[in-house]
Amino acid sequence: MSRRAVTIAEVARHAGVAVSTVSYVLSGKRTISATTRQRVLDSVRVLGYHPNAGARALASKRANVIALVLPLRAGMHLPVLMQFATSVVTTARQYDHDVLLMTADEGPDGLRRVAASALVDGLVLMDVELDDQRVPLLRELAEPSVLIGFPADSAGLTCVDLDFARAGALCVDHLAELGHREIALLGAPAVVYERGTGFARRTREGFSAAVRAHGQTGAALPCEETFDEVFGEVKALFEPGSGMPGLSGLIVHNEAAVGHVLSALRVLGKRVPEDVSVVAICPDDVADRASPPLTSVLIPAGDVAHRAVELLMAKLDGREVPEATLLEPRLTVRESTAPRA
Amino acid sequence: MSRRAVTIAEVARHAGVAVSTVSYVLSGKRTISATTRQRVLDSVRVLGYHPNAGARALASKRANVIALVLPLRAGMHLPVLMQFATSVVTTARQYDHDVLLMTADEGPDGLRRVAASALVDGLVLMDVELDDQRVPLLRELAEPSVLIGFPADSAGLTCVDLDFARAGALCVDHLAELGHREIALLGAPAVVYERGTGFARRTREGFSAAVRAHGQTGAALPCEETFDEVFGEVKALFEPGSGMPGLSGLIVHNEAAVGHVLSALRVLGKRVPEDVSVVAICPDDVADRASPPLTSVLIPAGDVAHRAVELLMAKLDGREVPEATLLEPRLTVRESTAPRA
DNA sequence: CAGGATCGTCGAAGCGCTTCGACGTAAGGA
DNA sequence: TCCTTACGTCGAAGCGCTTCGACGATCCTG
Repeated sequence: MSRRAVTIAEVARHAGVAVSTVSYVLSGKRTISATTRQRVLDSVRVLGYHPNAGARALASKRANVIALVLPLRAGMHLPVLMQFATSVVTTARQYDHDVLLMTADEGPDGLRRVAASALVDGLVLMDVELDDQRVPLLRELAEPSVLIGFPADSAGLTCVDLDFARAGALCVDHLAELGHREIALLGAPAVVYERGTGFARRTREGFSAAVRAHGQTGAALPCEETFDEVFGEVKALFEPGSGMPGLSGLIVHNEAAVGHVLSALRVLGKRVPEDVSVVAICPDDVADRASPPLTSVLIPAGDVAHRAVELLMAKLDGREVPEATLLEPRLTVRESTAPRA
Repeated sequence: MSRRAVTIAEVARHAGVAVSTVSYVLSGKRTISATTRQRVLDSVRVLGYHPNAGARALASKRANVIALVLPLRAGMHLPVLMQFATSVVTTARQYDHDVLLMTADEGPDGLRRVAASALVDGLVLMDVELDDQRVPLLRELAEPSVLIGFPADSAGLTCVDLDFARAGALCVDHLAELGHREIALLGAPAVVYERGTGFARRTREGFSAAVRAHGQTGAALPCEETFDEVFGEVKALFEPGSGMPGLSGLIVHNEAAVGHVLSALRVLGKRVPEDVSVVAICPDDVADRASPPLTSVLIPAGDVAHRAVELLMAKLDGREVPEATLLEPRLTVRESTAPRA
């Protein structure tokens, strides 16, 4: 229970060298002869030495920890968040950093606290909103940060995200190639648009622009997440008088609703893809698990997270990084889309 | 950008007291006169002082950070994990601690690393498996830990979990009261049982025991997570010759499958709850969102996490804690269950 | 073969905080 | 009134590490 931790002094004594020599072996910041290095390394292993994180942070002014700030409200779907978080941790570990988990409900004060106390060297913030109150703080903070998503004014910040406008357009392009003339986008719940969440709007804009470019007819609608609401909405779309008598393509950008949409179509007797082609913007596993497996544009949570951490590490090293990074979406064709009958 | 951080020495100078006095004001470990205290507190506020975490950890031998270790494979469903993680963070903050996020893929070495380096004071591990390889390490670690879930041998450890056996039994009791005589449990995918994941097995055991106690007929089956597999399985259950000609109650302990099960029943023309009563073991939001809203036993991820952190804090304070904590499940009646026709 | 570079190592000075013992000073007991 | 006790505060000694400057020893270069 109470074994005292091994210190660098004990390693030095065991190896017959100075404390500073051990430090230099471990950090590689000065050249050390191969024989000495080996002796030190052996002592480290034999004694089971682990440098004390606090002492290291104090002396070096680097904690080797980054903060990951989760959104308070789940604008993004929970599983994506999770995938995101694990990817941040994994990537950070590759750079020999650990991850401190924070929730957004501590607000700006929480960020200031961890930054000012030197608990963390930098920050990754997820799911930033358009008029995020933490953004001004980030600008004045000494510690570098990377945002997932784009606030209204992203000048001077480093932001990463999937290119949702392209994602929306990609879906439209795919349906256009298959000959669909009237298509609809079922997006996030209405409240998400009202909140000004960037990704939802950008998808819709990409959708609208592409529809116009192809000369199609298109409607972009919010989409709630209970079966009954989804059913009602889908039913209305196909009703005569909906304004889209020839509707044959559906784009669903709402993970929680995608299952409900398929259920609704089944109940309405619409076959996928014979009667209606469906494209989803969602993680691959959701698309794979659906029936039929959905043609989809992947939300590459892992890649976004990976890139975000890489950018943060670059900033920590004092390197210059681009302000905006948009990840190219990729469309995977599965069994839910087909040429228009 | 490069404002140096305020140190305790500057606060002391500003307030006209010794460094140690500031420290005692902040920690409350010695009595300080009200006037001095106020003067120091004012200086702290004026200067915007935040104690350096590394220095504090080094001097006090307490990092005020706990580790949260996520499972590598998502045995538990992702949204629950997420809910869990946020609850751990929130609770830890109430005790003035932060949370270091780790994934299980670093394995035992990762735990040893953060513990030996004094990065964290204690550990919370999620989704522990029956023969978890990290368990022996935890026993010999100086740092206290709390596990979510039970390994095969939990002696000497502190474990918390929902009482899944009771949860399974509760579902059966409810169906029994409604007069259902033949019922089935659709559980986790087969691979989860093979892996020896505790919660899946314990639910099944609770189910079986209760079925026996009520003199019902019951079948416990694994359940995959794609629509087609679920559909096949549900269809088979209702087929003549399945051995359950009077099947009228279904218990679903699989968040990913619960939507598919309802879809399947719709397609098979089975009405819920008129023809079949369905009880789910899942978070409330999933049950609420289903159509019809599902009678369910809640997985109180937040409560479990909260309790886990409380136990860890108690151990950090040197208090004794019970080895096993089982949280009582709660069944909420919604619209998916009804008396047998 | 002398002079300057270069290499490998050491010693010591912090980093910012907590905590221990000590030292007045004011309050309580005899 | 004198001695004890408690209270409030201070100074200094670390905590374990990194990093700077220094110093022999070895290596070239002319």
